[in-house]
Amino acid sequence: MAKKALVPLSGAETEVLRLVWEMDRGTVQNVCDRLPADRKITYATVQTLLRRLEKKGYLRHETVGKAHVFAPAVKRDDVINRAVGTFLDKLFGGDPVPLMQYLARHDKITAADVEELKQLTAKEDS
Amino acid sequence: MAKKALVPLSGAETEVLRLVWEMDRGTVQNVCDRLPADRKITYATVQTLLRRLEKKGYLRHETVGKAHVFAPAVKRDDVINRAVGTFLDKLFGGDPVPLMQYLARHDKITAADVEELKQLTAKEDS
DNA sequence: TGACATCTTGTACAAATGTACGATATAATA
DNA sequence: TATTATATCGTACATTTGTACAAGATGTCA
Repeated sequence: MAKKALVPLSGAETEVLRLVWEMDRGTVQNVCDRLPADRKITYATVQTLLRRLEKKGYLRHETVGKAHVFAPAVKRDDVINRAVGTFLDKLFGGDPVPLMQYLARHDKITAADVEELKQLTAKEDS
Repeated sequence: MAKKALVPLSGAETEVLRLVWEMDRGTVQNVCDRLPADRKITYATVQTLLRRLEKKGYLRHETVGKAHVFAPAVKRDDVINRAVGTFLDKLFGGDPVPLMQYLARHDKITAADVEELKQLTAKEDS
């Protein structure tokens, strides 16, 4: 059963999809409410993005009252997989190590974070 | 001197910029030669992308013979900074830790990689 | 039940993106 | 010095993306 190739996500779409994930499900209004304060975008725009996400197959909706409640239609992990993969390819030719190093070098992650990762990788590598 | 806000890079642009970095400098032809075999794109297209990268300020060129030799005009690290930042914002709300965990969990990085990172973060955190 | 608030639907539209052709200029070569 | 191979330049064009308005549908409350 080939996982049906996910159609590409645009930047704005990704933003909105993430907010839906955060809530697990939600209406246009719900998403608007969770937009970062500096993200000036109208209700109508959020709505369009949700519609497009649904058309692209990332979301599905059910109608509750008069509103649409959107929920994920594909596993978040699959989406992230694709997104990270694409990102790594374009910027680092697919090699994740430079990204890690970059994050470390720029204080994006702490020694504590790395310790945690160590546990993870140790488990997986066994 | 405020670092002049880098204009956004598109996906295809990022790809070829990375190839220029790889060679440090190069002509349209050079970039074409380094395209992955499965990346079917014409000389003309690569040329357009290089032109756009120059217009956006990421590259500059000098003419050697009849060809343009393109070279980076901004620090690679700055570009990566912006790119990673944007990526993290859109997909993870700015938090890098989930990305690291993802990479670890999906065998994108090994325990050895993490060990290396440990050195890096240890240095920076002191 | 009627007015009001709130949703969805249909549609729009400029800018960015991906991709590339044709014409012209120029270095190299026979 | 013609011819040829190789570049750039100007331009094009269908899609995708970001952003949003206006009109019509519908739930809610006085």
